[in-house]
Amino acid sequence: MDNERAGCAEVLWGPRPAPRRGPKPALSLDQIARTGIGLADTEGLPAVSMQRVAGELGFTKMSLYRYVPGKAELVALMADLAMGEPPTLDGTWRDRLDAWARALLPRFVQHPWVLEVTIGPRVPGPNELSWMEAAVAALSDTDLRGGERLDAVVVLVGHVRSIAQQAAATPGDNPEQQLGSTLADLLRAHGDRYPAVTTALSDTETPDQALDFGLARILDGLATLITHRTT
Amino acid sequence: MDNERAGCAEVLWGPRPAPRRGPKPALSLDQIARTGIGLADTEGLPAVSMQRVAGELGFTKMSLYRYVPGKAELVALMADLAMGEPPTLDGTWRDRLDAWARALLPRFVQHPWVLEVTIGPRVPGPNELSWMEAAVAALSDTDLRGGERLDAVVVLVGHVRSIAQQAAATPGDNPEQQLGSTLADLLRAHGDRYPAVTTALSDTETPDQALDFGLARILDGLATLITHRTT
DNA sequence: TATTTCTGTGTACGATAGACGCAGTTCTGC
DNA sequence: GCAGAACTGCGTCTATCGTACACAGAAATA
Repeated sequence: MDNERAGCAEVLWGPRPAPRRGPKPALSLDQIARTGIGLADTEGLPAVSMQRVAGELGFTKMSLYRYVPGKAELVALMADLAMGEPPTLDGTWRDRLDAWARALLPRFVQHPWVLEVTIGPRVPGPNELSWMEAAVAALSDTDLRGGERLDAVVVLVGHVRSIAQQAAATPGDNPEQQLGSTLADLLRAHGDRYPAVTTALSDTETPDQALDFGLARILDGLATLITHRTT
Repeated sequence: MDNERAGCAEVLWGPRPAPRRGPKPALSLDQIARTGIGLADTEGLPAVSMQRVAGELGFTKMSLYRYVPGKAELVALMADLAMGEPPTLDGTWRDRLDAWARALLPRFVQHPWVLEVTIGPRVPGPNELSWMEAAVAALSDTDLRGGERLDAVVVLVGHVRSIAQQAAATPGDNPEQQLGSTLADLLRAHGDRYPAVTTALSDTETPDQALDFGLARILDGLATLITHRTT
């Protein structure tokens, strides 16, 4: 049942006592996870199989199970490692949250598979909690209640995820923007049913502009609440 | 390569010409997709296999391939069908977007697997586009540019998705709130590294409150832009 | 009635995650 | 120094997955 949760928690958080007897382990959790990250970055998440990861390292797949209880735990480890540590922030709460969101986006863009993996109930890893901590701490100076601070961070991360997702959908450097043309074809065929979307899509924007727009709106909304409460 | 995209587009949008000869089809796309939806709702997305879906209908798995080119297309069909049609909205742009977001949330909550499926580049279905259309149309009265309207909708849907995800993580009626206790255990053990999160988590909120908070902030932020621009 | 077309099905293949046991290696206690 | 314990990596096996392919039967057309 929740053995997976326990396994994730143990692999992500648990201290791994160095074994006293037996051969020295030829691999390490870090090494395995980074191999999986490289594989997922270059060839996509489906390419990450025990076979491929082990093969990339020059070992058999079963050897990986000496380090990781299962694939789910490996993926969780990969995701937390790929997120890295949050940057140090300073300035007003608004400056800090702005910088936080702008630092978070490239992580998701460079590792798009993290979006697919970090949905649904799961055990957060140390790095994921560090990102959360940094954002919540940015609101320490405000009069927001604890739950409100968490909610504010949820709004921010939701927006960053949306932008990262949309950035992954528009292949940018790919000259034959497939989805764009597919959507364009769709609207050309059924555009009469979606007039507002059709006209709105006429002026295109870059993902950067989309990030800026939502970020400014969210921070504006937070600002109105914060200033109205302190007065 | 993009055969999957073409297959998705055809299944989601294409007109299915009735066959002229041969036996009458015993199944229908709708029937198959609804069976998959029921399976995913009750037993989760991994339970949705060709075998299970076909078995649930009393047929063999290969018979499904007479209706659907592959599993990816079936899942895309399930997702669009599970979203349903958006409600009709009226009132100010703010009323409309508020109602829109509150109508969207239960769809994601009732079908949490839709969140997992609708990430990354994909072909939108008719219902998904209808939801988009309804939200963009709600901003028709404003002076926002087309791209800005789309960006605003992106922020909203991002927030709703976040809340739905967090609602799925807190099993509510499940008395032994697993993730809550797991996170609590984690913070009890490593709370010194995450002081802000620890204190913020002391007062708990319901997902409804979280939705309200973010929604109010986002709409406030939009309001400031809209009113400042019209003046 | 002969032919064409479409249906559902059976078989087969490759790839997946993982359980289990075994041989070899290294440290510990005597 | 040496027996045993502990640990590693590996080979084998199973169950399940998606799906390619060929085939028998049914229905509509010629």
